[in-house]
Amino acid sequence: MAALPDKPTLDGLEQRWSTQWEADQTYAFDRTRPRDEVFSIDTPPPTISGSLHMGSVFGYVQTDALARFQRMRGKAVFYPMGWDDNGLPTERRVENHFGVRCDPSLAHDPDFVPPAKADPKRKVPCSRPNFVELCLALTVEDEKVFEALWRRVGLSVDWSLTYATIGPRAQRTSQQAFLRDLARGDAYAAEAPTLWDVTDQTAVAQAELEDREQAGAYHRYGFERSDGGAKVFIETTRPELLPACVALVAHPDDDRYRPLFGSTVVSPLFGVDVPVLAHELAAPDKGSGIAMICTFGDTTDVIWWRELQLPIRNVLERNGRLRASPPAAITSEAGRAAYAELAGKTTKAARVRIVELLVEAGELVGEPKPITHPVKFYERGDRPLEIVTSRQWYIRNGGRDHDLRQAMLQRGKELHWHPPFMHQRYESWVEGLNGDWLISRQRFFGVPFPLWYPIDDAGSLRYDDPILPGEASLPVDPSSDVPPGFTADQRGRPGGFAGDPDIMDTWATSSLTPQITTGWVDDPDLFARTFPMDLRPQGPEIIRTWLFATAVRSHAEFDQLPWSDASLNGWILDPDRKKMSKSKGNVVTPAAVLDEHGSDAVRYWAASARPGTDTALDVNQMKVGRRLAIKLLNASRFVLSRLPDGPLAAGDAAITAPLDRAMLAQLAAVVADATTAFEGFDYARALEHTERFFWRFCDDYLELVKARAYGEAGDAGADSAHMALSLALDTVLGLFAPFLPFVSEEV
RNA sequence: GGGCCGUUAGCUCAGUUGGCAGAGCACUUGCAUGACGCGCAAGGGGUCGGGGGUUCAAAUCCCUCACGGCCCACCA
Repeated sequence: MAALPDKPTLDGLEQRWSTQWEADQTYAFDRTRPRDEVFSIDTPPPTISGSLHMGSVFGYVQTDALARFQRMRGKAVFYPMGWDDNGLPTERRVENHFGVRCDPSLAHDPDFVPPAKADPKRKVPCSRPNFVELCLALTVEDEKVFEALWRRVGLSVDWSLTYATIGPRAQRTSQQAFLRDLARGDAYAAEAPTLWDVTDQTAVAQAELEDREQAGAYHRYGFERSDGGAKVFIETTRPELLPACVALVAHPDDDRYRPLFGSTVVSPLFGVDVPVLAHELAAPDKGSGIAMICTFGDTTDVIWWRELQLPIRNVLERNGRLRASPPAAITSEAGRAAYAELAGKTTKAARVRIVELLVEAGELVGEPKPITHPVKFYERGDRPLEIVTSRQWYIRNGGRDHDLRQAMLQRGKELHWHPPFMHQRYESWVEGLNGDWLISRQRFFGVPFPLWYPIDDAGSLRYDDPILPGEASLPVDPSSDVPPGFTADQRGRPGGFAGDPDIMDTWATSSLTPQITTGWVDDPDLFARTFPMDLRPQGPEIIRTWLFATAVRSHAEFDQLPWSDASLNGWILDPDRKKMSKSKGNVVTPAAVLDEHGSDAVRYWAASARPGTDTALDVNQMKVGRRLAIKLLNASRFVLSRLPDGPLAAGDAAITAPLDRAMLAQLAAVVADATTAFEGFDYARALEHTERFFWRFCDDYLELVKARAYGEAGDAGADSAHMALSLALDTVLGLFAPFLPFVSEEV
C-alpha cells in the first residue's frame, strides 16, 4: 500500500484521474447487458458554436451525478455525448470567423482559401461545398474545446459514443426518419404563409419565435364606402401593407360595423374594392375596432385569410422589400403610380413613404399615435419577422390536428417530469400550437432533404412526384448525388431532375437524438438494449423545441415516448439575480472558475442546486465545496492511518462499541435516504444529507473515537473502532463519489 | 389576458405526511490537542413578503394582495 501523503492536496487531481479513467475505460458502456440492466441517457448535444458558460457546466454536472449514481447501483450506463454543430449558429460563426459567405450558385473550388484576414464588411463568396468544408473544420475545433472542458469537470461519459448532428449517422437517421414520416403522411410539403426572417432569408418555426416590445404608431385613415356612406376608419401599425389589403374585419357583435358586413369599401391611394367581414377575433376595443386584413401583416392575418377564404395580394419579397410590380388588384393609374413609390423599398422605408403619400392625399387623420407593442422576431434575428408565401416541408405535430394534439398531451402526462411543475410548460405549449412544424430552411449547412424532383419536358419541377432514395443509400445529398435512373448531366434539364435545395432545421435532427445515439438505423442490437431511453436531461427553455419535437418523432415512429423521465435544470443567475447573458457582459468563463476553485468544488456548487431551481452563480458555494473536498482528504488520512494494512473486509473484526454501532446506524439511514432521493432524480437532497452526516461524523464521532482508535481502551475497543472507521469511510466515499469524483477517487 | 416558480438570519439557501424556526458564509469570542487553522469550540442575529381563514397547533393547508422571475396567448 502506498504511503499516506503528509499533506494531502486537491492540486492536479483532475488531470491525473481524467487521464487514468480514459486509460482504464472506466466509463465504457458494456453493451452486452440486457435492457433492464441499462440506464440510458439522452444527453443534450451542446451548440458548439455557442460560447462556453457556467450554465453549460451546471446542468451537465447534475446529470453526471445521476449517471454516476446509476453506475454505482450496478447499471450499465449508456451515456453518450453529442455536439450540435449544424445549422444557422455555425453558419454565422463561420461567416464571421473566416470572412466568407455562401453563394450556392458557385461551383466547388478545390483550391479555395478563405481570406487571410476576415473583413465583416466584405465577405468573400464561396460555393456551398466550400462553405460546408469550413463549417466542418471549425466545428471540429470547437468540439475539442468542449470535450476538454467536459473531461475536466469529470463527466463520466463514454467518449467512444460521441456524435455530431452534422455527422453521417445523424444525417442518415434524419433522412430515414423523414422518409418514413413522408411515407406515413406525417411529413408533407405545402405552399403556405410562412414566418420568414428577412435577414437570414429563411423560414423559421413557431418554436423559434419570441416577442419583443417595439415602438410603433397607430396610423388612422379611412376607406370610402361603395354606397356613399360615411368613411370607415381603421388604425394600423403597418400602413405600408395597405396595397396588400384584402378585407376589413370587425367583431360580429359590434353594432358600429354590423350594418356594413357584406358591403365593400375602397382603399385609399390604391382604389381597391375590399369586403367588410365579421370574425370573432376582431377586438372592438383595439384601434377603431375594425381591422385591415393584409396578406400578411401578422399571424392573425393568416388566420383571417384562411378562415374567411380571402385572396392573396402579396407585396413582400423574401429579402424584406416590396416587390417591383403591384398586386393585380391594383388597376387604377393613380393606384399603380402610388405603388411605384413604394416598390423596392424595405418595409421601414415604405412605411415612411406611404405616410407621406397619405398626408399629401389628405387621407391621414391626425398625427400617428405612438405605441409600444409586442412584435414577433426570430429568436436569433434582429429584424421583425415577415410572413411570405412559400413552399416548405412540415411535420405533423398536432398543431392542426385535434386527435394528434390530444395524443401528444397524453404523452406529456406519461412522461415523468423532474420537477413535476415543468409539465405545465409542455401543456401550455402543445395547447397553443397553431400550425404544423416547419422543418425546411433555406440555408446551407445542415442535413439535406433526401429527394429530387423530375423536370417535365416544359422545364417545370413536378413537386407532387418526388424521386426518393432507398434507405440503404442514405445519407444522400441531392445537390451532388444523382437519383436512381438518371445521369449527372440530366441535372436541371427538361426531362431530367433537380434536387430539393433546402436543408432541415437543426431541431429536425436533434429531435432524433434518441434514435441517433442508440443506433436505430445501423445497430439493432444496441437499439434493443438502450431504447426507449431512461433519462432526458435538459434546460426548461427548450421544452417547446427539443423535448416536444423529440416526443413527436418518437410518437410517430414508435408509438411511444423516447424516454421515461425528463429532468429539467434551472437557470444560472449572476449574483445580482439577473439571468446571465452575453449581452450583459456578466458571463464568467468556466475555465477561469475551474482554475480558481477546482472541479469538485464547482461540481459541489452545481449539485447543491435543487432540480429545476434557478441558481445564482455563487463563488461562496464553490469555496464551501472546496473545503468539503479537503476535509474529506484529511478525514480519510486519519482513518487510513489507523488501518496500516489497508481497509478491512466485512467480518474482519466485531463492531461492539455502542458508539460505533450508533454511528453506522445513522450512516445506514443516510444511505437509504440518499438512495431514495437519487432514485427520484433529486441529487441535491442526496448531497445535502450526505454532507450533513459527514460533518457530524468528523466533528463528533472522529473526536470521540480517536483515543480508542489509538488503542487506549484495549484491543477489542480498537478493533471495533477500526472496523467501523473502515466501513464508514468506504460508505462515505461512495456517497460522495457522484458529486466529488476526483477527491473520492484520490482517497 | 391565462398559467408556473419564488419571497425564511446581512448573504446563499434547506425546512417532503401541520408539532419547540435551521445550515453554510459573514460577524463576535476562545483554542496550536497526535486527520485537518481551508481546522475546532462557543455566541449574537429572523413579525418565515402583507392581510384574512381553517386548526389545540401554520413557514407548512385554503383565500387574497404585493413584489421578483419565467412560460403561454389571435400583439390590427
